[in-house]
Amino acid sequence: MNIVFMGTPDFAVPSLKALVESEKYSVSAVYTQPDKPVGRKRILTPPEVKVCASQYGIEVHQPETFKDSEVVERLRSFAPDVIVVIAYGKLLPKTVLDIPKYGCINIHGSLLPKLRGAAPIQRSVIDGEKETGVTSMLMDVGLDTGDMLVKRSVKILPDETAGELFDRLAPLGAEVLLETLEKIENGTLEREKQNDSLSTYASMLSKEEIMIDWNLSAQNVHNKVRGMNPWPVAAALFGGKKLKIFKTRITSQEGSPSEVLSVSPPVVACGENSVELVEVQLEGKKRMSAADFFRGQRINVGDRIG
RNA sequence: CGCGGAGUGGAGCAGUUUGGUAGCUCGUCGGGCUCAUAACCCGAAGGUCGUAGGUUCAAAUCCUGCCUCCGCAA
Repeated sequence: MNIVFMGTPDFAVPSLKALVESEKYSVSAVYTQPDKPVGRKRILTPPEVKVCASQYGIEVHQPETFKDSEVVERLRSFAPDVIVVIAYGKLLPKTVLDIPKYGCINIHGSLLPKLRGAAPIQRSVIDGEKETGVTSMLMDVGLDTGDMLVKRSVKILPDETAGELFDRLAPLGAEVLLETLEKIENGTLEREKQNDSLSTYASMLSKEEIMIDWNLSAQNVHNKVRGMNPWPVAAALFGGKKLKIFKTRITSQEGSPSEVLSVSPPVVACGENSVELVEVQLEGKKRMSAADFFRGQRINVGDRIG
């Protein structure tokens, strides 16, 4: 089966590898986002998928848009049986969706129709979900609205970060992909329509929502910290500077929200219960254990964070 | 040349403005107290202050170059 692969970040890499290393499929081209300047020095950096594809010697294309007919014609020239799309980062127009014989298959990191959109994995953690998963679907012109094909669920652990969940879902995505393709070949694929009335939307995370509201319950604060790790990282204000909070633990002490209840271990009160700060980083400083941070900053019980 | 912060015993920091004895909270090691302890008391080890030059009687501190780490912005 002739496949064109579209994807961008590391979430898509296990799936690409699975396809390339399988005897049954040939990946004739990989589409990914253009290289982008990253970091303080604005170094032009290729997406993870490009790096992976290059290692396998697969042809890589990085079009800005599919509105250009030349781009579409080149894609058509690969004559794909199926286009596999995983965290590509662009919506595909109908002219593209219609190219492959079996359509475009998308692997999405949630149990659809819940959490459609850009950041399903992070949102599942932030929302405090106990369970999430991976769903494959036959793409249509909407945003993650296509018919569902194969679905696999996993439990979200109480202290798991979005990054850790990513690492578990990425390989699962590869499994779901292979199972979906196999069913296409066998003709045993079943399509299930999404119930739109049950759908929710997982909007992209932004740095504008990283500040912690200590009036929320400790559980909600903890969920936010987990869901925003490793990016963009939840934060609070300390001495006018931003204090990133990477890791917390829920504790049962009570107090006025944002008040420091204990220095060793470092505990901050929330609207309900409190959280122990485990790992933090102040602007311009290194990432360190919260205990070290409290020591160096001479923080005392009764002080306020954020 | 996008903006900014920081490099000081093992960890996190103060000291730099106004050059002149290496400081704080911990950790480590030894001893004590205790039924016991991450608690408490006593004592000790451990630092060429990122690096290379310069100014000076004297530099962690002032000046210059370089290296490294980090926040923002993209």
